[in-house]
Amino acid sequence: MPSSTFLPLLRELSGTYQAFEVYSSAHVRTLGLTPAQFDIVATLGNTSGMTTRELGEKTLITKGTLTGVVDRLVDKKLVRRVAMPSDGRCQIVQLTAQGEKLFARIFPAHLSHMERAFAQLSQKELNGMTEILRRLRGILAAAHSSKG
Amino acid sequence: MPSSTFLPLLRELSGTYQAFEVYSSAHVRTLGLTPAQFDIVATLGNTSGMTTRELGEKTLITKGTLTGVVDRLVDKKLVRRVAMPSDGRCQIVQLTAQGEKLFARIFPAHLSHMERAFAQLSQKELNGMTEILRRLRGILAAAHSSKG
DNA sequence: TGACATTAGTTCTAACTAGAACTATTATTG
DNA sequence: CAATAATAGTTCTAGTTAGAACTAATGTCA
Repeated sequence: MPSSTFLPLLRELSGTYQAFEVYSSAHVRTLGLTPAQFDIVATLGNTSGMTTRELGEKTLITKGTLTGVVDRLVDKKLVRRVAMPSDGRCQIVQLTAQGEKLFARIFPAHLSHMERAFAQLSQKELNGMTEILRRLRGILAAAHSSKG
Repeated sequence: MPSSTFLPLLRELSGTYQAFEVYSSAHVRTLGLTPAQFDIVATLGNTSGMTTRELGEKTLITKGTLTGVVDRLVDKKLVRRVAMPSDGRCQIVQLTAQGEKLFARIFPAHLSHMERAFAQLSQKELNGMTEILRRLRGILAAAHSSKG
């Protein structure tokens, strides 16, 4: 018999993430972007741009996916790719003026949308939850890198 | 200025779920199924089947997606659709004999793979984490249904 | 019973997704 | 310096994803 029952934890993790996605992405779509596109714009906001690799690390989007998402943002003229002189393999992705304008408009709006959900939680509670998740994440990442 | 900073919590929630997905799905793929397909097989295991609607509720897969996932499992002869006499709209999805055999083989294997990650956590800790997530989930679900 | 609403599932579309194979460039090292 | 390895991105493929529009069947209610 199992020494522990972790299935409820996994179910709850999936369910919680799903609830976040549903709440967040429904709003993001009303702003005219897909969740992945919003993620990119939000990550590039208030920066001078970053490589595709960095962008992938921050947004947790894998590079194969990222090419397509950035392509669509380029089509929308929200983002631009700039070659890096010092390293011919890299490209800097950065917001265009239009992208910055969009960021300035929708990022605060989305933040305040999300904030409504957390109104009832104190900063202390938020910090506690964050710590718990960080620990769980560490456990899963360690298990993966140890080649389970 | 914001009354609370919940962004780290959301980042950690995404990161933790992502770490779970990476660890879990890498193993699931070695068993010959996609994560979504495994989810369906695992949910149907040890049951006499259920409607597509129930299956969607349990796996958190929306109905439009579910049609395709079940289609592929039918192609693989792991699952079967049975009409429901009492309600012409419903269909029961259930494992075939081959599906049950697969379930019996891979479900315990995946469970033990996942268990490795949680070896260092006591049941009490697992329960605590589960409770935190349940609370967070409730908050997000409430925010969504109150039409944020 | 007939109009209307609800529900279960499918279909369609646009997009995301991971992973693997590939190209081009840079780093390493014998 | 040349062979080799590593890295950044793209491309390709099969699959998942949500949402909206659709069909068919059931429920509701006047």
